[in-house]
Amino acid sequence: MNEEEFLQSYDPKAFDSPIISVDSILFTYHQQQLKTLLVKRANHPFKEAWGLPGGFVDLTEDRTLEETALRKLNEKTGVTPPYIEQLKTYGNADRDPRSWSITVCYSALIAHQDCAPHIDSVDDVNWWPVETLPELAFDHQQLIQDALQRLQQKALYSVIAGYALDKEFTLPELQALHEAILQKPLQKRSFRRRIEQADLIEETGKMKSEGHRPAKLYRLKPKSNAFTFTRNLEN
Amino acid sequence: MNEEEFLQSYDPKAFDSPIISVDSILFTYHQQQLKTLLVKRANHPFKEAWGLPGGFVDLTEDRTLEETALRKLNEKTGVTPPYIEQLKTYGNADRDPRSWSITVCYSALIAHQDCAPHIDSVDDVNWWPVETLPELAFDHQQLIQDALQRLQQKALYSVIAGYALDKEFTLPELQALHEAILQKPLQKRSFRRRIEQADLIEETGKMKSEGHRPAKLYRLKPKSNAFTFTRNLEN
DNA sequence: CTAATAGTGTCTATTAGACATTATGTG
DNA sequence: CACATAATGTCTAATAGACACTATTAG
Repeated sequence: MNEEEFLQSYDPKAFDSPIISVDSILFTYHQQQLKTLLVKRANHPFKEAWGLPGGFVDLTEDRTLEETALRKLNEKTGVTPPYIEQLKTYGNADRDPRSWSITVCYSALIAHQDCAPHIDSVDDVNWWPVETLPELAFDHQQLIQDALQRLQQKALYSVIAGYALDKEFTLPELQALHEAILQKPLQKRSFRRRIEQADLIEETGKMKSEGHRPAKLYRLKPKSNAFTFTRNLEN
Repeated sequence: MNEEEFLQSYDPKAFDSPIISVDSILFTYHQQQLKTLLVKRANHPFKEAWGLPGGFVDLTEDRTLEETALRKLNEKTGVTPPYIEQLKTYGNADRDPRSWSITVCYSALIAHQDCAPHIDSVDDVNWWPVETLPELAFDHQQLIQDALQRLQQKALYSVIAGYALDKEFTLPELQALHEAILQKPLQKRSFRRRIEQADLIEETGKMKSEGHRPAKLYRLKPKSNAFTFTRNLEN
């Protein structure tokens, strides 16, 4: 049998296979809190419980796993997040009552206001502070913890968290977000010095005033999602 | 319908699903070279081509994805590597001629001599220097490049590469391995200072002599695979 | 002795931490 | 003016880079 004949006769359902889904942890920052998007499940298993936005690969619709993740996030928020990265894949015999199950998990960031129109219009999708989550379906509690831990690491050597803010943001806002992620205060001087030296943001020329001295508004430069510092913040 | 009834009636083959496999990049260090394990494919597709060791999840045999990876590595090497971590999951419509395909990819390290008895006895499994790989099946060339890049990053802030050496190794050997991974020389003083300060290795009391001044033999301490420096080596 | 490799001393350069100081807005 | 927040100055501490130097083996 040559390869062509093999492919002709190949039956994808000949062997038992795990069920496979794609889930995302979508983070945002709102009201001084780091929040994550949860969806109330409409179907079994764990019907009516809250869980992560996700679903199955659509073999005709999706060209890649990331497209599956983004399609599902778009269904729930009405928009596509500006930052997404693969987190980890979870697969074992016990995590799903239906069968041996695999979920490819993504972590994403978006500005709260970009989602507001869509999310405010439905009641099965909501932002939850990461510090006070409800009971969750499957092992989703664990996935969120892992995503948070990874985000905490990245907050020590990158500025990707900025994608959870509006396009134009101030440095005090960016620092407050990093502090919310890390759950500890940062040194203002250290935080700003390295961002400035690495040339990761640019001034918009505008200011944001909230009753006291106004702060400069910045935007992320195009490739700042790819930049990493070679030394972590530690305190 | 309640959840119990739902699970009773659930048919895992009702929907079309990607085919799913688990592949591993296994690295070792031998003859001053970083090498990776390749297997000559016995079956279609890409029959007779070299590819990564891997295969399908055995729903009854494997409890987790990592067990699948380790089972396949054991089949090819006769042993279980002391270090394995999940690298990334690759999934898209084009990577496999059979169908939409997903592979969960692991990266592992092992000492060359631990595999020698088994690998020397077969001719469809072999170590290849990462700098001179043959034509590979699927997108395996890409997976190896990604694994190498991750290993290079880790070589800058951890000592996990030590798992690619014999249990007892010298510091010059460990540094030479890091240099082979990074493809550039490192400062001896910087390299040794941080390992010593972080308390990651311990002396065995033995020495290794090769014609000149003998070097102390060390072994990795138990939790040194979990340790990361907060600052990278840069030169 | 020399050659070769292992291991240490020590100075410089860089960058984060700490925290004081100045700047700019509101009422 | 006082007060709050934004932004900067500046000193210290920690650690990597550079490279000279000493130590220990084989001939």
